[in-house]
Amino acid sequence: MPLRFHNTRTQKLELFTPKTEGEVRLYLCGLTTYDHAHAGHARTNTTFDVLVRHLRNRGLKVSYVRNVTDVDDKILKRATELGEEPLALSARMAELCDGELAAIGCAKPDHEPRVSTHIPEIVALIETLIEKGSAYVAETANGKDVYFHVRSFADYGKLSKRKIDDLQAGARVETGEIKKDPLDFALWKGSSEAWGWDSPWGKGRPGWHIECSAMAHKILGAHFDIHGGGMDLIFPHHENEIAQSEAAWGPEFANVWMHGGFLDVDGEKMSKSLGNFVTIAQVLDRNDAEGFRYFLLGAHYRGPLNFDVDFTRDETGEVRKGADGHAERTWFPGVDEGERRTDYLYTAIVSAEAFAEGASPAIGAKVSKAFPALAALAKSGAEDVAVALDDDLNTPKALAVVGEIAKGMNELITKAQKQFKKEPEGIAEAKALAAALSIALRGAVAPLGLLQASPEDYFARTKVRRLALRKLEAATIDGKIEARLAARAAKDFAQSDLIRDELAALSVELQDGPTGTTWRILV
RNA sequence: GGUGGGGUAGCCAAGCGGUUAGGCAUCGGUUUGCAAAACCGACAUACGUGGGUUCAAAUCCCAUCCUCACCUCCA
Repeated sequence: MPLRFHNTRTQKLELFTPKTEGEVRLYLCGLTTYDHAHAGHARTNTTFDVLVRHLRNRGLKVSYVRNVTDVDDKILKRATELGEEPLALSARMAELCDGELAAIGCAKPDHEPRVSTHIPEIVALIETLIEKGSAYVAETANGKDVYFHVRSFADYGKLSKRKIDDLQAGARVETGEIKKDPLDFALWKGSSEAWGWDSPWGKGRPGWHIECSAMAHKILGAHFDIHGGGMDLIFPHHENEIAQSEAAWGPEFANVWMHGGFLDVDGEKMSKSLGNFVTIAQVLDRNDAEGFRYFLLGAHYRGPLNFDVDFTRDETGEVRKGADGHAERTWFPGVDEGERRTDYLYTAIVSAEAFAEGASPAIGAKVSKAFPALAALAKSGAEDVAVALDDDLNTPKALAVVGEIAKGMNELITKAQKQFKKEPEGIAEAKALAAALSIALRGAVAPLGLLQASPEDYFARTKVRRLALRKLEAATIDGKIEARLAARAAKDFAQSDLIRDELAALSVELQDGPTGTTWRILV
């Protein structure tokens, strides 16, 4: 199955062919680090994390770059408010965000270049652009700025399908007349403030877009395979990157442009300016990281994904306000569902491995005849997921296959016992098939970055978190279970059921089995 | 005004010319002291609206409505 990806540039699904056979060079626009990473960042980064895992799974060598924009006016503003050195703040936040992305299973990129350590490369690129007549220096009250002259680049607008004249009509009126054209954007901003670097144009800071061109060029070369980011970066950020890079080194800067859709809250884009953002840390306070990831992969990366937020309410149904006067938003129904599905997958693995009793994976003749669909799944399950991902990262389809494998394992366990009641060989084959399905599931899930823990660790960590969320103690629950066991032994089922209902009201679910009673806390 | 995303059964969400992906919820069944988990079945011949092309359209074409976003910083 050939790899096909949607290219924003051509607005088409295209066969993907790396520039160098067997190797993929990928650049993802990372974060501007002045605050926690939010759930929208989580979505984009998870998308590209799956892309990288899948490409590697397909045997391709991937060079994955995700930059850190640690020089920016927003950083300066926040640092000033906090009374912190700007670079100290951005370094601190970069580390924090890195940890938050790692926590949701986004593997560390091969390179995480920072603007602050690439000023010479940026200055060199700006000098090249000035030499080529694509950029010009302008005097301002704060020193000298350098602007990219948009009209010098014939292809300007080729990514975002915008025409300079259309943009001009809607462009805001700039204060002062330092730019030749209202759409020209800053490559270098002269500054008399403390924060800045020396340059041929005096002290100042790089403008927004230029760092990505300079750093991508340094690490991946002038032309590479895939450039990604959120849809909101198409214009102006990526359009400007193309202009700078291709003006300096010629086309194509990146062969394929991939953009992820937004994470919405109540149908509106999650963004800092709307104040409707939820940080990754807030999600992880309530939900398991893999459940969150399952939720994020539940919709195709290019479409919108609604992140439902339920408010915490008091007895009268009023939304509870936190100390800061803002509504408490602590309940994420979509993520809860993702976590329940994650429970289901881990539970299926535990059941299958217990049933298999260490049998070597195999697909026997008897079991193939009795359960042809399951035998087929064991053979092709992992590849079915990979094929879904080949097709422009169809993660919902991939999750459907994953679910079918897990369901298949449960089906096998419930049906094989009956089917092979008097056939020990059949049972033995069923055990081997359960082992094979379990391996298929592991393989299927690998490129998605799910089920990365052992079931024991997963259930242990979710139990701890769910107990804390419900303000419950394991010992209290165990005590009630013992009381219930005593009641059951005495055949006092009314009392036994009373205790069970009491626990159920606390979201504690009991499971009576042949070896005793176990419990778990529901999401 | 320009550009782009989305409108699929109660809900979420794939599919994008021809055997109703998948999940959640709900309701029945198997199992159970009763439950839960798990499995089986029903819900489901659904695709914003109006036209058209085709043997055949959720899928293509035309028109139109709703919605979100970008055109200033945003993943």
